[in-house]
Amino acid sequence: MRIAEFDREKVLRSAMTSFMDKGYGKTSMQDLKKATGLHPGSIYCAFENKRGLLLAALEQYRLDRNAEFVGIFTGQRPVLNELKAYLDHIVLECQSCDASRACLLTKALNEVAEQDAEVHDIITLHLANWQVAITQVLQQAIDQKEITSDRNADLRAHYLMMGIYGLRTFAHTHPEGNTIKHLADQLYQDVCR
Amino acid sequence: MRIAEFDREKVLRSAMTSFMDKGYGKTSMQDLKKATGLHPGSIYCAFENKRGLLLAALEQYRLDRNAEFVGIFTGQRPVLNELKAYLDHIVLECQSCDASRACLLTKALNEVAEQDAEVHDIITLHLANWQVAITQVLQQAIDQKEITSDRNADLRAHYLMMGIYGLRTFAHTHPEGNTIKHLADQLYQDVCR
DNA sequence: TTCTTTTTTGAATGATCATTCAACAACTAT
DNA sequence: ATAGTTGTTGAATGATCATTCAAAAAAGAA
Repeated sequence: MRIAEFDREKVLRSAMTSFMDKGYGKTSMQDLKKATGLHPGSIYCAFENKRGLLLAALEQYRLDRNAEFVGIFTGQRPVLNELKAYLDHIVLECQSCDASRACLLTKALNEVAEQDAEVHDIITLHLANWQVAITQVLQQAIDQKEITSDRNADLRAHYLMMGIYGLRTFAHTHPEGNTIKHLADQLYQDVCR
Repeated sequence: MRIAEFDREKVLRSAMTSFMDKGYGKTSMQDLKKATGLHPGSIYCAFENKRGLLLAALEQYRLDRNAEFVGIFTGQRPVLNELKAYLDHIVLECQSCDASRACLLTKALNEVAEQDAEVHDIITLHLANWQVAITQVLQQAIDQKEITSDRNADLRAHYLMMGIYGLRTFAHTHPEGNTIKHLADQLYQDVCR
């Protein structure tokens, strides 16, 4: 027996940012070697494939996003306040200098999911789980009478997700100013109306 | 002298769909040969590069989209009716079997614009022109009192574009049912509110 | 027709890439 | 301590890719 020397999470986060920066296809094994510090053979030993590394990175991304989510929706404040904070957080992310590396899921969904059914299913599942979580948040807001029940939580959740997707794409071409912030505020109002 | 034999528009539209199906990076010259019927040498003679072919395809895409736009916004109906028809058209596009090939601009924006400043500028310019056109449409609606003036045309246009971007991404994971249609209707209401 | 110019053809080129592999090193268990 | 197992190393491999090029073909000009 022998224990692997590298820090799995660090390696996966390095791979994540590489994939987000250059895209999966244009990230070469040499790039990954530089980014992760792992030699090609080690990568193949640990993850079987470049594709295997992508799958592992996607899983790590999911874990990180989940942690972020539960870190914001703690239930210690009115749900709508938390939702607002969540959107503000996304706005900051969009406005950061590396807005392009916004979301590994949508990036991979655009680039590789169409050629790779398994990747497509994995990403779709992640996004579906995200949707369930957001729906629960909105249902909570309805239950606590923070918003009306004349539009159900599912519809609102769909709309919110659509808006967030759109915000990210919009940020690609409008990194400057506070347009993104305005749009997010408007989106918040329309979701909670 | 000698005239080129191929139909430029047909070639560019073939290249367009190839790029949209597989992405720019994964579309090989062999794929392009199959799709366009042009031998590698001819492509290099006519477009200098694979990249040159992409630039030409982007320009053709712009022309086609412009034609589509003026075909819908004819000014012969109330502006809002035309806007509704425009959104319905986008919904159909999202729901078509090849939803993945929704928009060459956003696809290229995700894949190549970050590595290629010129491509980024071209796409940003196209999208900015689209935004101007949509703003004019909404300003017209305001002028004709079809919608109120308490939110200006720019804000509404930004919001509409964000929504359309989001719809397209959303369609990647929810091709089934009429969720897209519902979202588009809601978006229409929120833009025109 | 003949010359000139431009396109077309398709094989050749050189670079890049993911992947493999055999030698080596480190750790566990006995 | 030694055997057995597994991670590490980095060069080698073979495939794929964009690009080039020289020869052939086509079309207009003279």
